Amino acid sequence: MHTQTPEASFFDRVYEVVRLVPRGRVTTYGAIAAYLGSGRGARMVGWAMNQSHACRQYVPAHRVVNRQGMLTGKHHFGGPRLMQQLLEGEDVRVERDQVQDFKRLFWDPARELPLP
DNA sequence: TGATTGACCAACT
DNA sequence: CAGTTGGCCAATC
Repeated sequence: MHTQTPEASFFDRVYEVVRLVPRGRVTTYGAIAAYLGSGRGARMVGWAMNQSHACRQYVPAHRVVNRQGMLTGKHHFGGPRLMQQLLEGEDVRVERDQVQDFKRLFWDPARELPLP
């Protein structure tokens, strides 16, 4: 574990951070981008999640939402309902594609993790 | 190898 | 206050 080779791509770092999101908590694309480096665009994090299926390990992509706590990526799961069901399975309430109590459940890697 | 795309975000009109 | 635009940067066409 932590076999972070210097050749690790930006995507691999995104996956590693997402894996660290605790069960029942959520984070955002922008927060991950900011944690990895202020220059990286949040869109890249979204694109990384799109390719997350290529990652050998499990990536809880359903715990990543946009800045408003909205399930913008739900369409990229098995079905438009799967992302919400996965979150509700972790006691995260979702209504109209929005995470309820988002501010309270928000997990900021820059605040919860040591500096990279 | 240039142009396009994208599960975003902030600023601007 | 809602809709549009530009920027971020790697991957894909």
